[in-house]
Amino acid sequence: MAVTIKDVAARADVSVSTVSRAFTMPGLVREPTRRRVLDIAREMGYQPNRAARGLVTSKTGNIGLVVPDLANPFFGAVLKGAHVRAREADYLVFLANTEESPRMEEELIRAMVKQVDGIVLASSRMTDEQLEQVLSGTPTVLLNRRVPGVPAVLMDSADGVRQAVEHLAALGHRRIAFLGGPRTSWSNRERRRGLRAVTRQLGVEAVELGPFAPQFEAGLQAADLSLAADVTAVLAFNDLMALGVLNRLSQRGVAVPAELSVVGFDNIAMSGMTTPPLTTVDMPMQLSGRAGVDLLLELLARPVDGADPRFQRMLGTQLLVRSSTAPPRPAPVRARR
Amino acid sequence: MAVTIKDVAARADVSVSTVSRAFTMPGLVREPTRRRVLDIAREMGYQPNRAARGLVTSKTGNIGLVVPDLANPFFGAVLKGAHVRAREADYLVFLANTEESPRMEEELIRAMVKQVDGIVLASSRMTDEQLEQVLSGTPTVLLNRRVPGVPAVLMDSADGVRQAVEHLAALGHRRIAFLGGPRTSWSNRERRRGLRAVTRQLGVEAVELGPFAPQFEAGLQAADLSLAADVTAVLAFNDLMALGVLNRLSQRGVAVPAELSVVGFDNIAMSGMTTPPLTTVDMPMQLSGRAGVDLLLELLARPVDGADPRFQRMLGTQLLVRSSTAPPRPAPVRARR
DNA sequence: ATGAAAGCGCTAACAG
DNA sequence: CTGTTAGCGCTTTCAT
Repeated sequence: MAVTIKDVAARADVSVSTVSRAFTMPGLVREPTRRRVLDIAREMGYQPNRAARGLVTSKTGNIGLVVPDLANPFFGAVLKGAHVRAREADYLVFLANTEESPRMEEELIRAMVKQVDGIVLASSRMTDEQLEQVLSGTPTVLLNRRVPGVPAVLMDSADGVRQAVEHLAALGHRRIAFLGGPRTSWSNRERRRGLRAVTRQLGVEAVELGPFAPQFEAGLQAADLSLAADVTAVLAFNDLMALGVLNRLSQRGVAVPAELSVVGFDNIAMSGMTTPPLTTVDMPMQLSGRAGVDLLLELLARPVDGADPRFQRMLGTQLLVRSSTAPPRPAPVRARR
Repeated sequence: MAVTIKDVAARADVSVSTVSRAFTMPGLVREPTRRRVLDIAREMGYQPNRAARGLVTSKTGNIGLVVPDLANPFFGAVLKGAHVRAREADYLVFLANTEESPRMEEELIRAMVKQVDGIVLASSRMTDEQLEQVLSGTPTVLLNRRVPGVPAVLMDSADGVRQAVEHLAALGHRRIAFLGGPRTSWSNRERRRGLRAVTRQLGVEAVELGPFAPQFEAGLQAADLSLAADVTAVLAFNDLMALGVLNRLSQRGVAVPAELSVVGFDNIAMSGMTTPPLTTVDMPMQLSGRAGVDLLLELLARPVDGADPRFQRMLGTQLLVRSSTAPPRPAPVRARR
């Protein structure tokens, strides 16, 4: 048995309430008493039992983090950002991996809801209705998912697509393939929305392929489809797919970027980690995790008003140009002076 | 306030103990009563409060998972394996990211020790003494770290090195560079041990470079050192470094594997994800997470005997040969018939 | 400023 | 088989 508040009280010759107050309401305890209690507590290695405290305060000091797939480096980064922010506020975090399954998701949320003050839910696979039901009563922040009235942190995928397409158009590309991700993904819908807007505006032709699983293997398949589609550039749903495309193209002896330019999404394949380096839309993954927890903490502190627009945060994305993109062949010869 | 055991008891017109028993000791409740209670409980959406339960049973139903860096995909995989196993036993998991800092590590462990039944600690950066002190009294399983008397799941790095070197030797390589990882890393010590044994046995010459940070950037630097060291093959501490090496070599126009063969470690750069594909020692990361939790659960179930050799588990590793290795140039011309 | 007492939700003897 | 009681470690009235 560890050392309890009772032990400290006995040793300091005060009541348990005084010890409790010394920790949680220092103002209510006379200076010398407080010092003595705190000293003794430290000396004895006393750590308040948060579970017991939670029982009476109904604040656990924990938050829950739910992600679809821990093996995906994207979510590792999100977790990292979230955890750092949680620690800053002295929160501990519960982790839940749903294996992309809505049922798991629901089960896990139910299991941990009693032990957390709030939940950050990344890329949920549940329907809006399921979500609202499971989460009713628990402060929640959604990551990359928009549900009316639910606080969320979103990444501006549509703008990322705009940047990528503008880049390609500036290079002279006029026909671009888009390799779509899962149909249920909010991000994917956003990207397609952005794609349609920008291609219309720039007079560029977009060929929408897919949907594909957002994985390396799907990229292999998508590469062949892209070649057959007679485009000069490919914009993939994420880096994993883009890597697959690159791999398949090199297999088929197609030169990148001379014969086909490739753009990824999310910057998982960080600078230089691939050969050749991949032009990609950088998603602020770590930041999104941090922002999610940040928002949740605000929610926990203030009276909740889910409809308040301040509770919908949009994070910017940024195109990182590397050597996997270039003007299409034949290069547009444009005298410079 | 959520629905409590009291509410269920009232609604079912039984005492709270009966409700409690219906859940935890079904044998002690008469069949019809039990059914009625359970039905009503489900109907009311009752979920036992684990924290309250833990207060009296001193079993929380939670385990803690501590890793040095969530952004490293290696640990993502470990987490995944661990979480899956934990869920099978109906445990919830607390997550701690230590940012490679021993101080953080200690602080986090202290913070969550009261809310968990045991801890799985991956690649700890603490000293043996710190570890023993912080963890005394808490069932713990170490991952990739050996401390006398503490249960652990280890990966057979030494054997991985053996396989890699035998592979290279069979191809005809006689002088191989080893790019070392952090000096404090148990894995690194194991690899060097394996290296020395196998090179002596095979009459191969090993050039030990480093220590390096286990990152992509260090690989860039290590590539130059390797070229200067006049070796025909390089064995890197991990895939991240190996990727850096590949990148730098291509920058300097050195052909892989014709002029230099490269072998990674840990299979983070999964099949085909790099160009060219990387020969690597596959570490069972996901499995190690699962095995860690598995061992911990055993510890929680039985009387603890840390010295028992059954509580030290070694997982095998396996060399995956891909096109980044080949015979050194000039190729050993060996008439085949 | 401090102590005594009640109670958070639950389980575990102890009676019946 | 079921109900009553005590108490896990802590905070929070309510007194003093």
